[in-house]
Amino acid sequence: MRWERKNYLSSAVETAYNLIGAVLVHETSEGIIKGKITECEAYGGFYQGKPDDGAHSFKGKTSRTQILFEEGGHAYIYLIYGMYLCMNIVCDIKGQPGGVLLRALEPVQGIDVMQKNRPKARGKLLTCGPGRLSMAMGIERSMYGMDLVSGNLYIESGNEQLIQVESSKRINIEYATYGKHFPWRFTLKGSSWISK
DNA sequence: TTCGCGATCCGCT
DNA sequence: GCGGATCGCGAAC
Repeated sequence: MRWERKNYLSSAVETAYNLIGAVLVHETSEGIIKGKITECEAYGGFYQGKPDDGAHSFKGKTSRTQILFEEGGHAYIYLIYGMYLCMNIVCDIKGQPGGVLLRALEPVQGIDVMQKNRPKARGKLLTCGPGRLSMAMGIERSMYGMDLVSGNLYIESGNEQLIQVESSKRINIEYATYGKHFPWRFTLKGSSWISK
């Protein structure tokens, strides 16, 4: 079942939790690529009264982050370290910025296409890590703002009911005074398809 | 207009 | 384990 708009309108934390075990789908000209989400991180909002100063939306709306302030169910894609793309799911209602960074996937379908997108990568290195999964899934900068409810990139339900989710601190946000302590990284218990 | 740096990855040691 | 690659964003000049 493909996710509808209402599935994306919860808070970033709730949506991130729900995304574990769900499947990211990209229908490309090379074929359909699917990966089960095994690791992601929530950004935006508050935790125990402290604002998330690790979120791109923290300093307000800018040309890059404007999509985070729109209704949930869009793609927030940005360039990191000058050469890699990070794929995020925009969530929450309009005016309430929230995003979920996808950090790792377990390949489900179209592994040959993923392999073609990442010729030198084997095993976990194919899809574990935000930059790696973006490359494997064929994510491009031009897909910024794409509507996941109607486009060829979307989320579909997996076996979320049968799994257990674990939480931990987010990766590489040491600069965030409050945010570095938030337990907003979610992982699929027992999975080996994790970036670290 | 300039400048510092990032929600990273990869190859070499 | 470490450092280089590489460039758009956003704040400051």
